[in-house]
Amino acid sequence: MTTGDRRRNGIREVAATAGVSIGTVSNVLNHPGVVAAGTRARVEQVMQELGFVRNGMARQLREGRAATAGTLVLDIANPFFTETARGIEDRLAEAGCMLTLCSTDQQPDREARYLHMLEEQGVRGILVTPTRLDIESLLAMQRRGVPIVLLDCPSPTAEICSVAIDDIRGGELAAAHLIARGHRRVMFLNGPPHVQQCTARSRGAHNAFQKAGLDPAQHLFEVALPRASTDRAEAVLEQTLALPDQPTAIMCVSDIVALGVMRSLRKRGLKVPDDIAVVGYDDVPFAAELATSLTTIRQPTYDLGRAAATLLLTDADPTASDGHQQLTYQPELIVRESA
Amino acid sequence: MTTGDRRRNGIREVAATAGVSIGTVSNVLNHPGVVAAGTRARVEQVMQELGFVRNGMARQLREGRAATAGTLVLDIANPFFTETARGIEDRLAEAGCMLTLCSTDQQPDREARYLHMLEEQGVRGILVTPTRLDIESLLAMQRRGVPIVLLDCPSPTAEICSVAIDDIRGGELAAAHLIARGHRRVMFLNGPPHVQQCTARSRGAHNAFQKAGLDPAQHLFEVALPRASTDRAEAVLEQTLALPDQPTAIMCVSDIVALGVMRSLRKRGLKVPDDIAVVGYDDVPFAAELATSLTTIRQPTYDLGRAAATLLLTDADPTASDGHQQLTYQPELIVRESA
DNA sequence: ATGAAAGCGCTAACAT
DNA sequence: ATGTTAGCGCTTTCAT
Repeated sequence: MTTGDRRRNGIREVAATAGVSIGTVSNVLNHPGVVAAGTRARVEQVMQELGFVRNGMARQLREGRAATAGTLVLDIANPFFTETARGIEDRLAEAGCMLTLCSTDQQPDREARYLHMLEEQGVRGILVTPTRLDIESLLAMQRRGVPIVLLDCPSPTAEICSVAIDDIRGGELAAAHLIARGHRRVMFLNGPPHVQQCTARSRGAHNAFQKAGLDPAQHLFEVALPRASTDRAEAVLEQTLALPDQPTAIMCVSDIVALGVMRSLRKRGLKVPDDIAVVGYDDVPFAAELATSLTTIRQPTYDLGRAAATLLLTDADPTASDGHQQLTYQPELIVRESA
Repeated sequence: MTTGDRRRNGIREVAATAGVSIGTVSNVLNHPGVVAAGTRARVEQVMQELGFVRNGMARQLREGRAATAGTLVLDIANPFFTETARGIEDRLAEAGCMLTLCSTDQQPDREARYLHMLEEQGVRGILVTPTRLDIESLLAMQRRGVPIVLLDCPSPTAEICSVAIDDIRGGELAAAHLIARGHRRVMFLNGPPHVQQCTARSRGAHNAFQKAGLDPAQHLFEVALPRASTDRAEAVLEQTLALPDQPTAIMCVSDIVALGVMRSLRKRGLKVPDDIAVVGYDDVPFAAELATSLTTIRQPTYDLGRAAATLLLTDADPTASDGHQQLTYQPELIVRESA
């Protein structure tokens, strides 16, 4: 056995050793001002000696809520969520809370399971990027007293908070940049249309052409990848480039896709941006590091997380106003070499 | 007010509504076999109707430990830890536990603060990548009943578990590959020597030459970057390549560094791997996606996490043996185009 | 300024 | 098979 005695000492032991009542020990902990200086010193001394550590579970049981907030993301391993998580964590820390992080892997059953576990834990609230937006069960949880904030997902109802990034605007920024550079034949290598972000970005691209007085139908054509991966992008481009009427610029739904595009272009001996311009989306860490650095759309991921946590915290605060805010953040164009 | 009634209903309300005692309700929850089928059905029915959610805090208070494990990493936003965290999370989920994730940012005070908060929460255990290995306070925590597992860090004492990756072997693999390819003048672009991983990898590289019957002093020379970043690597290489006696291969302490190397080589018009071979370390996601895909050393990050969590769980299990295992994982050479 | 006592919601031992 | 009861460790009235 490595550990000596089984049970940790609590305020009871401290009280006994210091020769005071547990109430006084509790006061030293929570209302030090009310305790006589001498007594306080003695009690603190004993706490030291006994290696006293407050039992948070007991405390929170009484308090009615845990010092923890839950976050459900699609996958921790995705850089987008990782930065966001960091923002959440930092904001929570300021409120003395910690972050319980859960990956749903887009599986509704995993999502439901985690949601339930978190509710049982009495978390301060839950930040969730929903897999398939089951707003009813989220609403039910919220009514049971668990504040909910939708993460990277605009809320479909005024009753639930949300933070999101304006994907329409992101698509517009990317397209507008290309238009400004004189491109009149742009290909948008998009992801599957059932993903909300993809359709929004496409809409944005259309808007950009319209605002420039150009007919999208003439100048913009879209190819939807079944899955937004490097390999798929490379393969699809292989075929597309064999056709006549090549685009002068390619707009990609993600940097990962842009990577496949750049590879494919290089194979064909086409130079970026001289022969074909490329714009990515996400500004992942390696975007700036590629042989030809990538022009792309940056999303305020860290701030998204901070804002979400702030919303959660105020929502969880009974003294605060009860409006359910819905925040939208703006993406930003990062111009580098590729376009 | 959005939420209707303040207090969630607990087993008391369920018992009253179902016309049974709270003991029976508890039995339905924890020992369903012992309850008469009819009663059980009725109770479950009532739970449904009342939207009963077990109070985990109360349960765990009684049980003595939370359904959560803590993990302290240097930075969630680092892909290495992100993958590891995923492994931890998945393993914990199998045991019905959740993961509280904390970034220390290498700051000892943040580390200490989180450690303390986690202990208060009564977590099942803590996985920690220490900032400056304060083994004493970790040991003290463990003696107080909180299982500790060192993450990506070999344990200096037999009393504490650890999981780590063999960096000596990693360095050896990289160097041996270059040697096998005929390289006899290898440059090792390393990180700062005060980082344990860097010195270990350097040692490994030396070993490789010795095993090949070659004198490291003759064939291997090392340049230490003050910080292992792309820009630094690029700058340093700029100077180094101006000197005579250029290496035929460059071994890098990380893929990030390798990126800077590749960039610099491209600027000078040198072809990889024909003019100079390059080996990275880490196998970050973009390694395979570069213009010239990167030969590198892969680390079993996900498995590292799983193993660490398993160690924690068995360590936390009072019925298990009390040996403190120290696991070392093996890195793997991934051969691609760059070498 | 300090002490005594109630109870947060649950589980498990014991009684029926 | 079901009910009763004693805590888990803490905070907080309410007395003193």
